[in-house]
Amino acid sequence: MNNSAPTFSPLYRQIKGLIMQSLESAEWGPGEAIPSEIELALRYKVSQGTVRKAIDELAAEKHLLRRQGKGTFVATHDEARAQFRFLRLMPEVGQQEWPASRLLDCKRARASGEIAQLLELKAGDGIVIIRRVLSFADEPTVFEQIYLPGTLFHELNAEIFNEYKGSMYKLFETEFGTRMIRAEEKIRAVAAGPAVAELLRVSTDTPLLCVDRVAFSYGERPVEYRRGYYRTDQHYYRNELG
Amino acid sequence: MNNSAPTFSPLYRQIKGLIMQSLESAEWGPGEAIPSEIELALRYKVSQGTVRKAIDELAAEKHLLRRQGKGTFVATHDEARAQFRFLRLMPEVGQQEWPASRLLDCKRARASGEIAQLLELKAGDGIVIIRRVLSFADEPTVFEQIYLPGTLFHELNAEIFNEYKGSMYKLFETEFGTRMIRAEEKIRAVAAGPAVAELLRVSTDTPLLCVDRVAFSYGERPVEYRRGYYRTDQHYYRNELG
DNA sequence: TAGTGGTCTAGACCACGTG
DNA sequence: ACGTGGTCTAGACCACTAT
Repeated sequence: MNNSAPTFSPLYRQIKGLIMQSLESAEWGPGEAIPSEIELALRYKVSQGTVRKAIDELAAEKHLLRRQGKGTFVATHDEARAQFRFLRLMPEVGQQEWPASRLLDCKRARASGEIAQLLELKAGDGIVIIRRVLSFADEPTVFEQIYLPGTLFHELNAEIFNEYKGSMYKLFETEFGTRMIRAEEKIRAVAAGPAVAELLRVSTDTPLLCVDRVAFSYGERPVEYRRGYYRTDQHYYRNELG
Repeated sequence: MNNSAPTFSPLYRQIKGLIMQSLESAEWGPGEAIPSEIELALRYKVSQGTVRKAIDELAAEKHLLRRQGKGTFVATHDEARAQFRFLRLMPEVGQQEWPASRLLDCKRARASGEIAQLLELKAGDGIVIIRRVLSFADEPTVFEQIYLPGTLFHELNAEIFNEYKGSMYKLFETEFGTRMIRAEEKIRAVAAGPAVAELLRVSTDTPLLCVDRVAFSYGERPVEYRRGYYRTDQHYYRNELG
């Protein structure tokens, strides 16, 4: 069953690829159960153990979620476990909580060279820019500027945004069919500057974290760039070095 | 083979625990090969598949390193892959490189309440404090203050430190029998202040990353606390959100 | 009771590294 | 040629969830 290609690809990886294809083509939607291991084994004409190993890897990569006795489900951005996967700010005291979001604006624009490169677009392509402030306990803590490819998010506007209950990535997944898989962040320390200082109610020379994020969907496609400024007087950015 | 405890523990996890014990007791030292899967299966009187699953998890947690055709080896801090596991500073331009370390001092002291709590010691217990500056291309970039429990690192001194070639965690692993498994970091933005500013050759109000790290050895024992100040004019802190 | 994922086994064979 | 880890299979049984 080796395809005799220059790089050997075991059977379970090929099965994994087939399942991934079904995920990308939304054959099973977020939150839905996929067929049982036995069904998949019959479909692909391999043993259950081979399907199992494929699913194991997909579950480890958080594409799927296994629940003993119930089935295997397509991962979602509204599971309790996924809630803080992309928000690493922790309060100095007390429990982690979800911030309140205040939308500043949501407008269409054209990609600059820099943005185009990050999102793998052409300079001048249509994009959507969102600006917002996140607050914890009425204290403005994060200012974010978010850049999205226009082709995917053309219909996004302030109303949709304000009416939606839940996290932004849940909105993207539910309403725009774009699921964020992973992200890379670059973190720097900067002085607030006048504009950000006013939004976060701090002095202009207050040190802030500047967090640049590129988020990727299926197939390593970059589908979001955002720059966030984080106050770290009452919070810190938590990280785990494995 | 179920121990009928309130929580069910599968056989392969028990085997995993036994292998972990052998790692902690240094039955096989860092870099050495552990017995083959077949040997371990005979020793523990289980099938090779069960040993395999135990080793799979230990390899995923980076305790072990599998090499097809050669064997399974105890992980080390001098593998190429481990080099930058605990150093997340990336240059804005060019390749990632290992910094030059300049030791400021290495002295014995007594733990304050705060340090004692972080290292799970009693206030007043003996500790070792290291202060150093890391430079990239002759540019001082990081100032670090490192706190270690005296019981483990009593013999550490400036000479050992200066003579040693290789990373600090490699030194700890090789000379002091303490292997760092994982770490938690808290990142904040702060102004440099006069002391740090002088060491890093920046102005006193320069925003810096302040990185607090607690590193853990086997059994979730905290064995290092360090506070680092990072310049981010030529570098950034990279992070991956999985 | 039935269906799902989870564990364990035994055996065959493949890919890789070293003699 | 041999020993290592890596893959694949088939079957039995266990644990969890729902009906």
